[in-house]
Amino acid sequence: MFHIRSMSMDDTNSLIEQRKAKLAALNAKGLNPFMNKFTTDIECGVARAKFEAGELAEGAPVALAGRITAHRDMGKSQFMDLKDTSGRVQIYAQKNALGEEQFDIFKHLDMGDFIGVKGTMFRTKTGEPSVKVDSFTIVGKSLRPPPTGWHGLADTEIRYRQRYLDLIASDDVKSTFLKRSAITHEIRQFFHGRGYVEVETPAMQAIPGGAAAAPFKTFHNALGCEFYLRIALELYHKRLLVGGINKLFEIGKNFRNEGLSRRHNPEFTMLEAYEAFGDYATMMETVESLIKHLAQKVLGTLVIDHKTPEGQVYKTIDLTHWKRARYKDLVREKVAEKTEGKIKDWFALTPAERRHAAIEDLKMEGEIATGYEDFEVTGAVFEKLVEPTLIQPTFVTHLPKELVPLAKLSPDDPTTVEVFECCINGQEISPGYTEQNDPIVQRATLEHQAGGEQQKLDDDFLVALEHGMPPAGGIGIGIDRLCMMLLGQESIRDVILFPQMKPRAS
RNA sequence: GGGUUGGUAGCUCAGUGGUAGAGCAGCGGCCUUUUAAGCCGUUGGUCGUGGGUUCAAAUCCCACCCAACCCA
Repeated sequence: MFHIRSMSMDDTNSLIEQRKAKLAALNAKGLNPFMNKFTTDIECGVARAKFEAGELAEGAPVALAGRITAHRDMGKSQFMDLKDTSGRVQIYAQKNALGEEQFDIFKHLDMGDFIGVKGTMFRTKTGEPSVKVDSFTIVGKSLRPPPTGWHGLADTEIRYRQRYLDLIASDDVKSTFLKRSAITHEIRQFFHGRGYVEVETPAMQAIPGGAAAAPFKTFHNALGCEFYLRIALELYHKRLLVGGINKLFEIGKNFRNEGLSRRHNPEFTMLEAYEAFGDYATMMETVESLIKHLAQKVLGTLVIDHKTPEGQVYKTIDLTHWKRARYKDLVREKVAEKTEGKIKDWFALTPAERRHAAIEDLKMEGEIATGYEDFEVTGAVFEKLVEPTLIQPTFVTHLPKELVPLAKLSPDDPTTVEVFECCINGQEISPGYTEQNDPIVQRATLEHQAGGEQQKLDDDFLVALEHGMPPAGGIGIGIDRLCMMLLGQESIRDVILFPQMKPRAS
């Protein structure tokens, strides 16, 4: 009944048609290989591990289900690998045990089919923990051939567009995403442990605030007005501080209308956390403790190796030591180094000299837009020359006040703000502030930033501040970049299940 | 936006103007403890898309689509 040879030439030309023919043959036998339910009592990988550990005895009955990922046909005995989230286990079927008809169906199962199996644990003579199949049911037939091969999928486009195939083909990829899930779980554990409340705030906002970035625009039909997808969580969190929720955090998507790159995805996951009566120093401690907690819980170590696919370590990040350095000192040092001592003190130059030096001496013509203000020129130097060198955890402090309109001035240097940028792996992982809670100062700063465009000013937020906001420390952590650092991935696309792609032309 | 590289069988890849290839997968056969099983036989192709050059194009030319990397 399963012989495909008798089919027409057209049909044999397609692996999909072959599988559909098998499906039809099963249907003709009155079998439906798409079940509503199959009750299991153990997972594949767990059954294997427990048998190895002696927690499941020889002959112990099991009911398990999974996807067929390998088939070794020995004639009257058949071996298959069955896989689920927990791992794989070998199953073994004999013609005598199953009977002619069932055995014939078993033998013609396809790679990728989901089956449910009832049987008993045993060890083959090569020592492999296995399940001897007493009975089986096809619970989800696969009509398309799965990707095969032992080095995972090579086609990056298919890997990202059809991530499920990537997950099937590569245990490493699956492991990366399971760890990402563990990371967000542990973030919640960490904050709950410190008495923080998890909140949810609007992703659709009339005025997208809290950061300087181009937003996505959308339209609400019933209200007849435009909304923007949020570019930050901040302004709603501060409203909650006003409302008396003193320790809060949110893990949510932000959307920024910018290009895609190894480090940028237009929608990305942000963690923001605020603690009333704390300041930026409080939050430095929080960031350091959080990231150490994550590394320890998820990776079991504070020393993280980044490896090539061949297993060669090319970068090691040591989370046991956290440096602190002032923004100006880092820039001054790096400029002196790059110009071989020609410019000893970047900040002794005039703004015009700095612009000139950035273009001529630091060869950053492309990065310095003509409209840049002085602090932006220095900012570009920091981003281009300093940030990529900060591989080991570093808190950069005393940022120029112009860079951060939502933070409070440093009492010891009023040209700077009480802000840190935590850089690891050559990227900014987390900024943290002593949050501005003076409504008069905040209104002035935001009005200046809005540049007279009243529609960009979130007056609701300023009214909230006027009701009184406790002093607070706040942080934001880009979860995607954090995952890149912790999981040793150099592309943001390898820590996002479905990275943004241009739609395929049909 | 610019540059580079790539897109050929289900998967991984060869193929630089002259009949479209290999390994694995698939299908058929043998084999009742295999594990990237083995052995024998065998099917399978809009060569990213659309134009052009040529007796002849996967290959040369032009445009476009998609992706990766680098730069902006």
